[in-house]
Amino acid sequence: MPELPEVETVAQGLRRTILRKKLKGVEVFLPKTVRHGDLRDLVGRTVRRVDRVGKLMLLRWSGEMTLLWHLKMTGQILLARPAETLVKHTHLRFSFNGLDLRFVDLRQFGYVKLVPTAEAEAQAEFRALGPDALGLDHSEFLERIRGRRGRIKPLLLNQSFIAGIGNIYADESLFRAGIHPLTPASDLSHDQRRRLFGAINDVLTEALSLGGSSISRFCDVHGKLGYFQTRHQVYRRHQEACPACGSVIERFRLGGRGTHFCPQCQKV
DNA sequence: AGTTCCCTGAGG
DNA sequence: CCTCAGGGAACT
Repeated sequence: MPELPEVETVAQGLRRTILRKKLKGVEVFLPKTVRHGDLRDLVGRTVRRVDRVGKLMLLRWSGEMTLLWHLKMTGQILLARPAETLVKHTHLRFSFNGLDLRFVDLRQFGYVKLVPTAEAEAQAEFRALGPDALGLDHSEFLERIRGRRGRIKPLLLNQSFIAGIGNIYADESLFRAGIHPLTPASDLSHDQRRRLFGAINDVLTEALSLGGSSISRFCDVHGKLGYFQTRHQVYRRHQEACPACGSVIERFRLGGRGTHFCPQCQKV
């Protein structure tokens, strides 16, 4: 978290507000947040485009510079009036005319990298990404899952398989598809693969339309909360009744992640 | 394939 | 005090 719908929500907010604006100044309060490049090189440039691949955001600046931006767990990109006091955990401040863009990240896992646009796709975090989960082609999904040996949930979380799915949407998609998280990918029937593809698409699309899931303080660039957490059917609903069959939702750890499922609706 | 690490705050 | 939250890299 933020996962694909949340990052896209932020990207949409940025597209509506900072395109064509010229950067007047930058302040770095937590230097380790800048993993590569010198943000002062951006002063005087304008934001030309905001792209997103998986959970990675890309700000394209004039002069062919790209800012790779990963929010990781608790990163927030917030617009603010310049006079507003800096909230705790503000690590970066981009100053535009009459408008600030601020990076706030409680756990300090998020980061930016500034590189020439020509080198952006050669960066490790970009190279390691599979096709974006939103708008993924059905035949490409089937092709990519063919021959995979591991269990299905860790595979969904693997960004080089498909980019953008995190813990919430993995659990929600598997529930909707009626698939147990431990099922070996190679054991999935054709029908299960088809249902899983549909479930991923539906979950991500619905989540995006509701502004994402506001878990761990996620909000858009205006500080507005998303609503999809109210639609979660299994994620963090362990010991509650399954919305489909009434069984008790269970939770266990898988690959270090909390994993939620209905033992009745999702059999191995 | 599983574990550790980064990091802070919430909750017990 | 302790455990837990988890994206993703690094490690075993």
